[in-house]
Amino acid sequence: MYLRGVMNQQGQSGAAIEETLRVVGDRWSILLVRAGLRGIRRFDDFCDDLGIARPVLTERLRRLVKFGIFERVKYQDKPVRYEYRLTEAGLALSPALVALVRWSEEYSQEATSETTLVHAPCGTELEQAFWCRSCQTTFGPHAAKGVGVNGES
Amino acid sequence: MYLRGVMNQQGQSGAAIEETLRVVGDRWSILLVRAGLRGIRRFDDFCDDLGIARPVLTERLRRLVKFGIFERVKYQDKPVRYEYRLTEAGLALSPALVALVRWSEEYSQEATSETTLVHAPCGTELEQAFWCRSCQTTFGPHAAKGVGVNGES
DNA sequence: AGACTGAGTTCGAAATCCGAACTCAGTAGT
DNA sequence: ACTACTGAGTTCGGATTTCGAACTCAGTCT
Repeated sequence: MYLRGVMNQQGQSGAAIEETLRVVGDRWSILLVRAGLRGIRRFDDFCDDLGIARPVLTERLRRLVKFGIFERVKYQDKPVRYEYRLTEAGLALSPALVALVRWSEEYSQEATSETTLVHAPCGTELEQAFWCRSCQTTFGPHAAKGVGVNGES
Repeated sequence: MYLRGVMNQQGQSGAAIEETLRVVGDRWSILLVRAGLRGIRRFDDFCDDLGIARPVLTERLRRLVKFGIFERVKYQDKPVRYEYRLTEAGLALSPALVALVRWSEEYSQEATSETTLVHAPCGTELEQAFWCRSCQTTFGPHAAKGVGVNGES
């Protein structure tokens, strides 16, 4: 398994991820997505939950909406109120989020060694992996180390 | 498949990922890791490759070293020179990086639809997935949507 | 001697971040 | 009809970060 087509900026590839990190690459955005996955939708709830400053929250949500990660939905009329919901694209960030959470739990100082992802039917802790559709094999996460071999965590 | 044990700050869990994002959650750190995976090691090369400002690069590398993601290694003596290499922990960030790259290629405006990860033996583009060791099944990335079912991308 | 290399540092200007207090429309209680 | 409260923001000034451009410093090359 190897990385391909990921070059620097004069090679002009990697533009996509650079743009992405300009949107999502800050202290709060990923945390907002995580909160969204936990079911948080309202301005004040994001605020209380993350301890983010209000003006920053305003700006961040606006940006995430603009990039299609959240959508701003009116949920009541009389006093007009909006809430923020993850879009399809926002949900699709969950693998990245999960990868980060797992990394955090393994390598961060403040790791609490909690299990984060569980396979509902059997209750087993899940591994994150790569999967080759053709070969029907699963690979462990040592992506860039060289070759990945069959079914190793 | 479901998320468990990921709570807010008064619930005092999630501290690990908050710390992690305080280290890695900025516009550059992930890009530095990506550069590291591509084999870049020297200060000036990081600089040219990413177009990052030198003072920021200095500070960022110092922080990443402090958190064990890069290590600063002397590679020559006469004029003493150091380079930066990814540690084990740094390499372990690759799943997160890959998840972000894939997301970028699918959802970012500037997506170039290049293939990024390839299975060396057969040349097939790889999927990112979850894997249950007990059940020996692979899941698609709709982590938070509810239940993941067998072998779906 | 003079130019070059690599890994930084120093500088001042510009953009971001922060908490605390304020706004504004509507609702609920008395 | 007065008061308090709710939810989604905005305004403010001060502190922190970010930036590009230019500089440093040890050693090497020609």
